This record gives sequence, C-alpha cells and structure tokens, in this order.
Amino acid sequence: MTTQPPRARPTMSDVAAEAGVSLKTVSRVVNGTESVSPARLHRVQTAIEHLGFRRNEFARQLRQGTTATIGLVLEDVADPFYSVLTRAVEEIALQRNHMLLTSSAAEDPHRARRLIESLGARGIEGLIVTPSTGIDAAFLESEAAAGSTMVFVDRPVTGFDVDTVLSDNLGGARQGARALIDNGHRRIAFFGDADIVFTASERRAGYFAAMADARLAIDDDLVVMDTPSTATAGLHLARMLALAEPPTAILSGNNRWSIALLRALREIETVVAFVGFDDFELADVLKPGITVIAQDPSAMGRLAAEMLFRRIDGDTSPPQRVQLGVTLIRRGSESIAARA
Amino acid sequence: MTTQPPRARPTMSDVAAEAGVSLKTVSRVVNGTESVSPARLHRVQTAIEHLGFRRNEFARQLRQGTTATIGLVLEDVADPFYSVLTRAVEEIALQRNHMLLTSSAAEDPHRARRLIESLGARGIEGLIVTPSTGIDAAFLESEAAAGSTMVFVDRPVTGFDVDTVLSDNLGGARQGARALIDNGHRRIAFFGDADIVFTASERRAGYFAAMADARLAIDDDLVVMDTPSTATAGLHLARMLALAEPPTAILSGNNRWSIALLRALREIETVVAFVGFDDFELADVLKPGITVIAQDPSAMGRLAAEMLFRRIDGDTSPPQRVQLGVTLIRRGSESIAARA
DNA sequence: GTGAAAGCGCTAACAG
DNA sequence: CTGTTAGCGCTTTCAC
Repeated sequence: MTTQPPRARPTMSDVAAEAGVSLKTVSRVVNGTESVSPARLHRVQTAIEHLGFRRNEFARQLRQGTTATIGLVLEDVADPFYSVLTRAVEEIALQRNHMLLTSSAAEDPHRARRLIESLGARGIEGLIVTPSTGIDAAFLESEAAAGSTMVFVDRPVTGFDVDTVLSDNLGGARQGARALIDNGHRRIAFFGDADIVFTASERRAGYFAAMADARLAIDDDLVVMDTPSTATAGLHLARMLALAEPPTAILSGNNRWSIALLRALREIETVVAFVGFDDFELADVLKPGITVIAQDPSAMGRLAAEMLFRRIDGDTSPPQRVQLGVTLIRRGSESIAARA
Repeated sequence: MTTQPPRARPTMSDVAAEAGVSLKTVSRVVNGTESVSPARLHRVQTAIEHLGFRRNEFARQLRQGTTATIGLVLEDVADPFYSVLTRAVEEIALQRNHMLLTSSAAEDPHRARRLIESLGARGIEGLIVTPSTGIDAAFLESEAAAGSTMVFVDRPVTGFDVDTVLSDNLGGARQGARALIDNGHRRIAFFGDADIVFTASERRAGYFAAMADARLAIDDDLVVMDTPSTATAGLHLARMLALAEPPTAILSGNNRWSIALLRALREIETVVAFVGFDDFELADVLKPGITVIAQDPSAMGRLAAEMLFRRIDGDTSPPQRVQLGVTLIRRGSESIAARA
C-alpha cells in the first residue's frame, strides 16, 4: 500500500520563490493585466510550467467577492423539457464565462430548499429556479435578500415578485382543445397533473375556456388531475370508455400524460383523437402523427439566463414576467373522426 | 467603523459583535462541533437569525482545502442518455452532500478542455467525464495530477488508465444483429456514428462479429458510419433500397440514428425489420414495437459517482474498468419477415 | 468553555 | 515596472 504524499498544489508563493520574484509579479503574470519585464515574465512562466501551477479560484473569488458561478434548480434533469432548458442555460453561462451548478428538486419542496441553501452558501451570483410547488415564498425571498439574484422559470411564485419566464399555458391548452372541437369533437377528456401544479391548473383553465367558447358543458367524469402514470392512465381510460357517452378525443396536459395515455391506448387497441401539451420525440413517427402544443424550453432557458445576467450586471428595473408563445403542431391525431 | 453597504452579507464577525462573543464561539455554534454554554449558544443563534447570517462556503473551503463539489462533463445534457446519467450522479452527490457542476462539451474537444480546466480551477474534488473524441490524453493526465480525481464514463481514454464505466457495446450490437439473423435476415444494414467515436466502432465490431458468427459476408454498401441526421438517413435508405439486393433489416448503432431512420422510413412508407442500440421513449408504442439493445444510463451514472467518491475517500487501489451489461428488449420489430 | 492570533491563496492599495 | 503590506471570511492552533 503506497499512500501518496499529499500532493499539495503549488501556490503563487511557490512560483514566486522558484522564479525569484515577488508574489505580486506572479499575480501580474497570471492575470496578464499589468506589464512585466520580459526577463521576469519568462522566469515566472517557466516556474509556472515547471511546478504545474494553477491558480486557486476559491482564494481569488474570496478576495474578489465574485464566483463566476450561477445555479439552476429544477424538478428533474432527466425530463426532456428540463434537460433542453438546462442546455440553453449552459450556453449562455459559458458565453459569460460562468459555470453552472445544477440540481433536481424532484418535486420535493424540502429538497428544493436544501439545494437552494446549499447553492446560496456557495456564493453563486444568481439562481434560476423552477419553484417546486409548495415551496415557501418567504424562504425564497430571504434567500434572494441574502445575495443571489433569482429568476423563476416555468412557474411563478405567488407573493414574491421576481423576473419570471413562463409559457402561455392557458392559451396553448385553449388552442389545442379548439383544434379538437373544430374537428367535431364534443366529448373531450382532459388529463392534467395535480391541480396544485401551476401549469396544470393553467392548462385546465385553457381547456375550460375552449369548451366555454364552444358552449360545451364540462363533464367532471372526463377531467383527471393527477400525477401521470401508465397504470392510472389505463384505469381512467377504461372508466371513461365505459360511460354512456364516452370521450372521442383527449387533450393531454403534459408530456408524461401523453406518453402514459398513448401507451395505454395502444394496449387496449383504441384510437381516439389526441392533442398533447409539450412536443416529444417521435410524435411525428407515430401513426397518425401526434398533434401537440409545443413549448420552447430552449428559448425559455436562454431568456431566463439572459434576464439573470442582466440583473447580475446591475439592472435594477422592476421585475418582469415574460410569457412565451406556444405552437400548435398539427400532425393528424387531432382530426380523427368523432366516431371510429 | 466600516459602514455596511446595502446588501452586504453578514459575516461571522458581525454575528460575534452582535452577540457579544468571540469569533471562535460563533464558529463553534455554526459548526456544532464543540460545546458552547447554553446562554451564549442562544445569544449567537438569535444574532444569526436576526442578521440572516449564512456561512460563506468559499472562505471555509479555502481554509479547509475541500470544496464539497464534483464536476460532470458530458457531450450534451439535452440527450436523454446523458440527462438520465446526470440525474443518477446528482443523487449520489446529494447523498454525499456534494454539489454538482455540470457542462456539455458538445463533441468539441477544445470546449471540453476549457470546461475541464475551468472546473479544475474551481477546486472540484472529483470529475466524471465522457471524454470527447479527440481529447488530449496528456491534458487529462496533467489535470488529474493537478488535483481532481477522474472517472470516465461511456468511453475510455487510450493511454490514460483511470476508473472507467462502459456498456458492453460490442456484445450488445452482436446480440442485436443475431436477433435479426435468427429471424432469417441476411442483408442487414448497419448505421453507426463516425468511427472515431469509441462506442460507434465497438458496436460496428459487434455487428461484424454476429455476421461472422453466421458466416454472412459484410457488404460495405450496407454499412454507414456517420453523424446521424434525418436527411442523410433518407439518402442512405434510398441508395440501399435501390440495390439489386436491398437490405431487409436495419441495425441502428444509436438513439439518434434510430429516430432519424424511423422518421425516414415512415416518410417513404417502407417497413423493414429493425433493432436499435439504446432504448427510447415510445419505442413500445410504435407499431410494431421497436426492439432495442437497452443500456442503463442511470446505473452507469450511479456507478461512476460511487467509484469517484471511493477515490475521494482515499481508495488507492489500481484503476478499474467496469463493463455493464445491456439488455435486448424484444418488441416485435426484429421479427418482420425478410420479404414484405 | 472560551478567545486571541495565525493563517488558507489570492488580489488590492500603495508605496518605491 | 516592482515589491510590501493588508486583508477577503473562515477554521485552527494554542493559550487561558
């Protein structure tokens, strides 16, 4: 067992000693800000290479009071919506020479809180958050007061007014429902996430609005607000299809419901008209192609990051809430006949 | 005597002053390591809450020489394979109270290098990397020597022996090709990424092996090694289907090729037997279900993170290379008749 | 139990 | 152009 000697990273003093110059001269060379005589410059550079010196960013940041790091807390990086958003934030951060600390709150407000505290303690300069449903607005406010600028994305936080980037959830769902109604459907089922989730209730409101626009009654039997799963999708479908007037179309409130529902529909070999909120890979390869209301997670991430950096740069204008449009992509599934 | 500018984070000295105790006592309370008399404890706690004090992690880390942060550099977080892997790494990091600095190298070795340097300078304790094809092994080695333990995932680095987590790429592709051969196919096309990509050449080798096992000749016209795109998928398919003996089956070397090919096949309304490397959402909803060779990105991430923390904890045993098995999931697309 | 003093590695301020 | 002297906010001796 050879225990390695603690290979201590060489410091600037080590370099200074090796090169026979002062600490400050090394600092000048490393930062390249001020000029140093060619002879010394060379000596220092040689020493740096020889020792394999790298500046300790922490010491520097401690001194300068800046960390060149931003944080991103969202529900789940493994979800395509968030992973695309993450990538967009990364790009902006990289442009600004900042690194990104990321973490998934997994829909758990306690975990979200812990993560945000942990990021705050690390002195991030700003934080982009998808605020978990149920997270304490007062906590976020105190955290923001403690130093890190915040931008909310995907969901707002009631009672705490900060820059926020949202999709037009209501308008999108309304548009999707209308596409089904325009194709002659009047019995349209809606599947959304638990209604405490902001996007879920907004989208349901869009569905209600479209139904009201067409003077169609809402049937509670056709409205499901629950966490998506293939099993529950199957149960609800079975229940609905056994109704005297079964639904002829489905409006799915999110990606995971769409996938669960399509899987369940396939299992019971049933075809109904379908529109889903959120685009997903292969939606165009299925037969018929699945019509979706597409958000632009990349644009949301980019915008949130840009807003954040504007604040970091000192912008003190009032907080703004930006709502991005969504796009109805017609691929055929919305126009399946009301009676198959 | 220094007047506090607005929004300055309170420090331990501020707390000490407010509570009328020494700095060290505050430190003791904050860390909870040593005992403090109840009276002072209370005074300090009150001061902490009153001032909204939070410990500056950077100062602490500077002093202790530890950052409680690990880095993750992969090709693209937006790719489901990597986003699932990321999530798994996050979980292990969280268990260990570490935060995660992530970034996408976007298949650009220069960018990868820049990111890794940037992470190294931030004093991360360890780094999990999907080494970009073409990245300099010497650079990685010097970076590792400079302090941060490394673990490679998904791809090895030739000439630099560190802990590595891989999938059984060769065995998986061989198994996939055999599934097609067993269904009577002899003209099997293979689509892989550019052959400088480790996983691509391994999988091609698996395809070659299966063909050799069955004493089938390789037809170069049926082997494509290129970056996936729907456009090129269409061109290659058109070319192949115009051959005297067109392929009756396709083995796709990765996720992106699978999607591009399925899209192109749908456009030209052609059905061939199909097996793809990497599982993907909705593979089971398509008709027929798409048979895949499934990797386990979550297990890969978890394993890589566990190996990394073992090293951080001081394990100095020789580097190991772990190969995870893959699973052939039969969903029907492999058994489409050789002549449609 | 408690506190004073000495740094961690770096940069800023101010001489020469 | 160069070096000296202070710190950044915290933990760590080592005294009391």
